Amino acid sequence: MSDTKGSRETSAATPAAEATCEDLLKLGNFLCFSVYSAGHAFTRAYKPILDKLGLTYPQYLVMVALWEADGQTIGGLGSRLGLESNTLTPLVKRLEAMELVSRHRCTEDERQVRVRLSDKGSGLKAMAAGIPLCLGAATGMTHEDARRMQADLDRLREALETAAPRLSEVFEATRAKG
Amino acid sequence: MSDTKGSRETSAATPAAEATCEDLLKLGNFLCFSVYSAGHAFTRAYKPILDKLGLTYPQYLVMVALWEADGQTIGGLGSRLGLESNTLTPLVKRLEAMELVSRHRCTEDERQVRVRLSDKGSGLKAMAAGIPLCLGAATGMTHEDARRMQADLDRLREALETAAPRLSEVFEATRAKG
DNA sequence: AGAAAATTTATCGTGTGCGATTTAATCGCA
DNA sequence: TGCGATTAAATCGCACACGATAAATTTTCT
Repeated sequence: MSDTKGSRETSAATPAAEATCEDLLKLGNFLCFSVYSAGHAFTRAYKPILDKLGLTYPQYLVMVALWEADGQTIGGLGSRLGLESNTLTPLVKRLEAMELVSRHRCTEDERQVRVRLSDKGSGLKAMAAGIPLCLGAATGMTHEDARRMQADLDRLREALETAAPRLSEVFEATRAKG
Repeated sequence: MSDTKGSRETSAATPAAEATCEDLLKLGNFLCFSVYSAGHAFTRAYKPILDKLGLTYPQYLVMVALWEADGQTIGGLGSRLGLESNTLTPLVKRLEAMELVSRHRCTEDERQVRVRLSDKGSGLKAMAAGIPLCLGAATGMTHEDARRMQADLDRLREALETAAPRLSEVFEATRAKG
């Protein structure tokens, strides 16, 4: 608010479309916050539907992964969902307590645990089949727009995962100059 | 993988661009999962940088909100960040324990608690100033693309928040038909 | 003025997420 | 063969996130 006129005076260095240094620390300009908030909005939108299946949102994602490919290991589910065993182990144990899945040590490699859908777990798929359409309608987006956003988000995730290991040094370098 | 040829046979009813019912329950087609994963990727990318400030990612967002407008109430921060007092109260108490903020009951309305930056908290802003540029570089996106994604995500969040209260009934209706 | 309703924050319990560590099994290599 | 390194789960502790609820204050209504 304070110096919007400044952008005119220094238009050669900072054209109108470019944010000032001050603007960069405004929450409204944070892409990460938009992702963060949209994620919460999804969780909240799913809640009333998933309550009817007795699932939390992460539990639902695990079930979707298993409906797509049954008998995955904890590690396999983890790499598919981007979660570690310290998150998945207790989550899957809760699914087991609900009798939706069973857990077995692999005979070939006893380090691994294979997660299998029970009849009850497989049966839940029919009830869940309508959820994507329901949520799709809720977003009010066309299928094409949704796909475009997905592609954008997946590219973003990929870029972040690639850059993450170096960010600590990049930040130090930025601080040294700034 | 099993029946990609099927889309040709039934092309009149389901053109190539439209997903089959089976495809709808594949994790790769879930916009919510792309948002969920991108959110985790941001948290992980921020981690090494925020460790140097001694902040978690949600704590950082609260600090950003306070740097933008100091002296907000718990409720004000909550509506800005989309969080409830049951999340913010302990989080802000941790910021207080780190001596980054102080908490005071409002004199005008003693129900409210105002959160003020300490000198240490205000000072941290200078160190945090380089983070957006650092993360911006990490995403590998142009400023325009980032803004477009932000607009898309904010529209999505808005649509989900609007639809959420009705989703339970919409789902029932969908199930009755499907 | 005074009781009922509404508002604001705080508290409690459950379920993620993840860093650090542990345990058990497998692999690699001398 | 055997022993150190690696890998897969599990465990533990801490910090969100949120539903349910409680406690204190203010507002509203009569």
